[in-house]
Amino acid sequence: MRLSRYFLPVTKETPADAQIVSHKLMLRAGLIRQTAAGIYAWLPLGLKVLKRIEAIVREEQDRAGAIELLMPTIQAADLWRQSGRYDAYGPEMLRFTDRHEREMLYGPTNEEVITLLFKDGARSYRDLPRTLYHIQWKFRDEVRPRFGVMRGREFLMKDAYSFDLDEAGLRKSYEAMFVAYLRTFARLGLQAVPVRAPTGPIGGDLSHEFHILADTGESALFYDAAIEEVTRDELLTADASTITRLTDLYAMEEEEHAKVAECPVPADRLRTRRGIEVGHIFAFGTKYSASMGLSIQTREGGQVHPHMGSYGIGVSRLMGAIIEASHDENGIIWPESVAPYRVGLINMRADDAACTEAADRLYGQLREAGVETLYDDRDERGGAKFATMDVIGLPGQLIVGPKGLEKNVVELKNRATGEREELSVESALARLAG
RNA sequence: CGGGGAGUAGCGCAGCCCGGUAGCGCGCCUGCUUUGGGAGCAGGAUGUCGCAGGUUCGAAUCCUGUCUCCCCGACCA
Repeated sequence: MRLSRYFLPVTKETPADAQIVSHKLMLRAGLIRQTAAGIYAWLPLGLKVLKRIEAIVREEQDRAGAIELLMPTIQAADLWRQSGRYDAYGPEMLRFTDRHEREMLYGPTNEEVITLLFKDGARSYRDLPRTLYHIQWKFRDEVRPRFGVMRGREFLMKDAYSFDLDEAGLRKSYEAMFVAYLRTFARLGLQAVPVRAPTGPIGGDLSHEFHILADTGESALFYDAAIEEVTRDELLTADASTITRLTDLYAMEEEEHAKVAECPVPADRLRTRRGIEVGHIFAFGTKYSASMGLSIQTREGGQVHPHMGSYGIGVSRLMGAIIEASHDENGIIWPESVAPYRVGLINMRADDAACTEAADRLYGQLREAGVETLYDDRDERGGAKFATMDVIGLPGQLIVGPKGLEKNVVELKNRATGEREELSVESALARLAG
């Protein structure tokens, strides 16, 4: 993409409304714009990152055997009356009526809809176990939206729902999602801490939250330092034993920690940090299958209410969490897995015919090699271009200028480390394409 | 929902107390000079002062109402 033809409103100054670094940088880097309290438009560069995060979440869900579908954002109030949650949910649910005075709502979650769909589509024990998921916009009318996309009212969420014949099956489905979550966060370049959670309004008995460590997190965590020692490779190859190991390690939110009579972690190993909740999984049993009248015929000919679980990941919130975890004073530092472009190509002298010809040619070669490139072909000063590239945080910056061309080299800068090296065009291409 | 604050150019803000020609910085446009880390000079464009009503010869400024946004607390991916 040529920057001269893109839509990327990067700013030097920070809008006054933004408080935390990820919100400031998302605005400065031209990723999002606010349109109402807690509601954001995703600008082209931000949308690109959102889709890359979404893709990783999707790949890991698919890998775990979950099946993707798409449920609507608008739901009928009657459906929620069946589960008994219409009155229970409270003002966080956005309710309205259509032209026929039918009561509707903008879905804050999808247990009711998925249960109904499953009831319609599954009859026998042969149809189980199944885990279904979708990635869809949700609306929760938060009392106080804040921190940009971290606590928006409208947000993109992956929610999965598992259906099993019995408790033991549910445990297996829960574990499969647990593994998927560990892999997902590791691939996003994040260190996630699984925390045993109280179950809250969704109900049920077994539940874990996944928190990204960051000073601006909304939850205070207490946990065993050994959790931080689990390596990325271990997480990427996680299995049931990894889960056992992790969940045996102490980790609690402050509120729960305060209730613990005696902390099992020795003081020198107890860490306290703040965390951003990016995922939450629940095993809640037959709550919805019973209230919504979902039953399945068993092998023996009887009927059972499937044991269900639900599994959420805040996809849009993850973008904020990644930035909180990965930035410096100059801007965002995207992990390669979610960077909107692999490299920013800088033409140092757009007014210089030879330099522009060299940069244009390199841009064509990068595209041919399949390297996603944002090409700053504008006639601006070098400093402005570097500043733009730094704030938007592309992993690599490829610099083409008269100085290098004299020596027949281009310069490749690593955004994360700041290291710069001179390379021939061929080796730069090989490096980036590899 | 309780407590606090703010709406003036695209962004950041001053002006309001004490009514009288709407300003500054950044950004934007034009020209020239520049060009390896957010350039310099010269010129230029941009506002229903959140909205409605009132007071007044005259309202960004005073009064009333209203909408919106932000911050602090209780809730959540």
